[in-house]
Amino acid sequence: MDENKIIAERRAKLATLREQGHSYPNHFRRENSAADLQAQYGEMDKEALAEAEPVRVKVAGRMMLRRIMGKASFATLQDHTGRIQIYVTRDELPEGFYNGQFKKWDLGDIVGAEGYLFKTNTGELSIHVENIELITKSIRPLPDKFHGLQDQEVRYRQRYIDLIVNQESRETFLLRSKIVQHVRDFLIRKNFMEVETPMMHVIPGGATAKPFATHHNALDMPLFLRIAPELYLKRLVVGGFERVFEINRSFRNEGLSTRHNPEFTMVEFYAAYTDYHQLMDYTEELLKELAEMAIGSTTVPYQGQEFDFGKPFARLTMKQAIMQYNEGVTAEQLENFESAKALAESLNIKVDEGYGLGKILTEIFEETAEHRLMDPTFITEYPAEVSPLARRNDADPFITDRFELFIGGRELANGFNELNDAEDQAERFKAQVAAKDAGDDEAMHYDEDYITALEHGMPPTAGEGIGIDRLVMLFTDSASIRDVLLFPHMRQS
RNA sequence: GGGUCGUUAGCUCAGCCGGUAGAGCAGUUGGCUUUUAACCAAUUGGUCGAGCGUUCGAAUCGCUCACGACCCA
Repeated sequence: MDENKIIAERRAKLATLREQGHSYPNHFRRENSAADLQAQYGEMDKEALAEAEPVRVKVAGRMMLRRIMGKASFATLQDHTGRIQIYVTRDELPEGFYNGQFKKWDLGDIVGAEGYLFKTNTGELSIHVENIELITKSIRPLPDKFHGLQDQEVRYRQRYIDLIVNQESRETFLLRSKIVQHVRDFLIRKNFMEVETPMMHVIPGGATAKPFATHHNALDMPLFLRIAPELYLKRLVVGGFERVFEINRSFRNEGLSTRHNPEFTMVEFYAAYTDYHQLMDYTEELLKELAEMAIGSTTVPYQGQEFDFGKPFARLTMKQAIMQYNEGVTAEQLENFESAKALAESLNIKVDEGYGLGKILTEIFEETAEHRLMDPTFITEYPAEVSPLARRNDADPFITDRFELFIGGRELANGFNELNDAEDQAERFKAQVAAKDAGDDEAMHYDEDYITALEHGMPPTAGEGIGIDRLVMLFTDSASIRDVLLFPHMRQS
């Protein structure tokens, strides 16, 4: 990158500072944060503050604004909690410091200041500075102090600049942290135990998706970045950790979009001796808590729409949802292969060679109903054909005891009673391998060790995954997954 | 993968019926001891995303490419 004039000038200032002994010092210990001061003294009126015992404070932060008025100046410092204004006068600093040092500093420099609190004529809480020093010199200029940084590409690629100047961005990631924390607290409150399982798998499993491949040099073997933690978490249930969860990254080798990043965060949790109805109840409870925490309301605004989290979440079977959004379609039509196939084709859905009735129904659902499910809605009775890891329904083996949760037309969670019949699971893996051999590169591998684990006996278990990124998008009203990832994946520039 | 739009000073943006680039902020210099997007005056700063083409002449028109945004599959 070219050294432009602004950077050259700042480098020159830094060189002078070095000659004077500046060495990016680390001795300044702040004692107050901007937000604490605003909270504690922001409401006091000017006179009360002036008459009371002086409140001595010590703050540090990046200088974001400065207004020099001859022999006195105001500047705005920003720390990790917010902003506080400081008031600096020539005559209260050492001889020559105001003109020789302070006035030569730049916006973006990190400054430490000490003094006493007062309120300006316009009522802004400020620090009357008695000591001030430059802690860290910045040699690159900040974006426009008023407009901030608008360029999406730079916001993603140089997130640190975005975070310095765009408060909305800081708030999004602050809320993301709180959401993750709340999910973790919720599960711990429900007596789950947090675990970490491998991210590098010999056999990628637990989802139907293309994996990233890598290689272990010392062992000279291929490895795959995990596409889901599911099979390892269930091995833990076999091992006797009956309630476990993991919040971490999975990786899928697919295209990029406003809803997809190659690495994304899920929470997966598994509980023995429960079923998917219990998980739906947990999920509803958790999401209502999150709405209350994040929005402070049961009405969640998203991209100009509003989703109602206040009422009980709707629960529909997949067939009911199809009928609801396809006028005139009857239950009978959805019960046999030929009529379902005809319906799919009338909807311009491509029906591939290997599709069974279950896959066709799922395609019809995804094409016609999914994107219309605005308020939180659980869809149940997923066909076994599209649910290779889920337990079959006792009354109807065509379907599994499974649900997905949709909000704003998007899938947010997926849960089901786990298949703990090792022989059934082995058969389903074989079907997946057949599909893979037939050209479906997203189909699953046969995981022999997982079958062995199930053969030792896994108690009846229900498990669920919730997409954290999508959850954060929802509660921060973000249009793109990139807005909720600190460092989203970008093409090489 | 397809379509639409965008890429001009460090930042935010004009300029796009072709005639050799402008504003505000930031920077520099001067003024100003309660300002707050401080203000006033002066001033520096650009391979106009990259390449090729059309033209006497291209930021502007055409093509290709890169990157991004949005929509679609």
